[in-house]
Order: sequence, then structure tokens, then C-alpha cells
Amino acid sequence: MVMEIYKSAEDYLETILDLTKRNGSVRSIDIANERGFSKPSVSVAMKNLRQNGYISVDADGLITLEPQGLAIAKKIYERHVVLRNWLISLGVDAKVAAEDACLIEHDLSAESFEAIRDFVTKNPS
Amino acid sequence: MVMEIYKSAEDYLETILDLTKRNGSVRSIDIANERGFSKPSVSVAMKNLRQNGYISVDADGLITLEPQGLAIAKKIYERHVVLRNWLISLGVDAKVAAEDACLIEHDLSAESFEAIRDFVTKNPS
DNA sequence: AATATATGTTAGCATAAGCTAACTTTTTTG
DNA sequence: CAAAAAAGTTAGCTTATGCTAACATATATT
Repeated sequence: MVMEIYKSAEDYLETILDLTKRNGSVRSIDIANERGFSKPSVSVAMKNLRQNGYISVDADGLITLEPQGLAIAKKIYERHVVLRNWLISLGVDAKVAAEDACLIEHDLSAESFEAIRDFVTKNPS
Repeated sequence: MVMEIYKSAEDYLETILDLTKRNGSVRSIDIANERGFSKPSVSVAMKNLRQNGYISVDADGLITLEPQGLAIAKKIYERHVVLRNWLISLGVDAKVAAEDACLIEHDLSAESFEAIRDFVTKNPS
């Protein structure tokens, strides 16, 4: 059975990567605070990610990205950065650009994303 | 109470506008065939759109966009066209561009959409 | 006219993803 | 050390949006 990865899972993995970079370590409560979700919502989401091998959680509750989870997190993170920078280059406010990047970073096909990335690369703002 | 309009509702309204342009008239079954949804799914969705004043349905089952519904349909349709053309101008395959436009046309803020529209207008492919 | 097909509806189910309430467990602090 | 605070979990609810099964109604064909 092929495990499908959902938008919310992608977002959680991206958030874990982001918080790891910023704070050095991540636990459920940090994700809840960062995203504005309740503790139970994050708890259940982490349980799913753990059961599917995307993350591991040590005895102290510290969350680590497993290789498969890290790969997804990096992919979404790259998309986020590229899309945000591209919108900013078109004159969109940085905060709005970041929000919109969050909303579309999951949906774009690889083909479209790569076309945008190439465009941004060739037309630096 | 402010009625919130959901992505699926926006998509249905856009589909109704599209089919009206293409075929002259629309009924539930046309939408089901066009979108690949079951008849009951469309039936329930049309009931909601009707109850919220977005569409009307005559005795023969022909669907008409009411002013509020038409406004939303046009908005999403314009977004679709602009986003699709923009992706095509970046070298994305037309079919993929249309699919991706469908996925992101609901999420973009007005600010980002207008920035893209301006860019496309000033840089015709 | 009778049967077959097409269309529409209702009821009930599934799933993703959030929530609160209530609980346990762990950590901190006075 | 005892009490309080913080963190995590479980159970059960909600909502959007799709589905199938079963039925009703309308249209078309023999």
C-alpha cells in the first residue's frame, strides 16, 4: 500500500525543519505555538508521522526528521523560498508573499515549479 | 451571518460558467461528467449553491448563475486564464498549466494575483 | 402504451484535519 | 517534598466534500 502524503503532513514536516533550523530542537508544543494549532491536533499529527516513518520522537519528546520526512520537508521548503522570492520580485509585500507561498507550495506540479524556479534564477530581482 | 464561499463552491460556479459558454446550457449531469463527480455529489452541491442564492434551477433542471454566483465565477475564471497563460509563457505544457491553474486559482491573495496579472500583461509571450 | 434509459434526490458512509474536555505524565518551583 | 505549571495523550465532536445504494421522476424508444 502506497502511503499518500497530504498537504497537512507536508506542512508539519516543513515546520519541523524550519523550527529545527531556528531553535536547534523541536517538540510538539513548539509546532502548536508556531502554527496556532491545539496541542491535541499536533499530538495526533505527530503520531501519524511517526507511525509512517517520517519522524522519530525520543524519550524527551524531541522530534527528529527521518530521511523520508527530511526529503519532503526540504522539497516543500525549497518551493516555499522560490515562490516567496518570486512573488516578492513581482512587487508583492513580503508577508503576503510568504502566506501565499504557503498556500500554493503543495499544489504546483513539478513542471510548473521548475519553470518558475528557472525564471526566478534567470531574472534575479 | 456572512456566508463563506469554499473552494469547491468556487469550482462549481466556474464550471457552470465554462459549460454555459461552451454549450449554451448546463444541468447537473453535465457538471458531473465534466468534473468526474458522482451525480449525488453534484446534486447536493447544487442544492447548497441554490439555497445560498448563487444559482437558480428551473423546472427543466437548467442551471443559471445568479448575480452573486456569476461574479465569483468570473473572478475565478479570470484567475484561471491569467495563471494558465502565465505558466504557458514560462514554458509549461498547456494541459499541465491548466491543471495547476485550477489548483492555485483559489488560494492566491488579491495582491499576488494582481502582481502576476500585471506581469503577464507587461510581458506578453 | 410499456419498457428502458437518463436524470435527479435522499440517506447514510468515509476521510482529512481541525477542535474541546478531561486525563496523565513530566518538570519546575516555592 | 509538595504543589503548580507545562507538555502530551485520548476520546469524542465538527465540517467540507467526496462516495455508493436505493429510489423517484422524466424522457425516449420499441
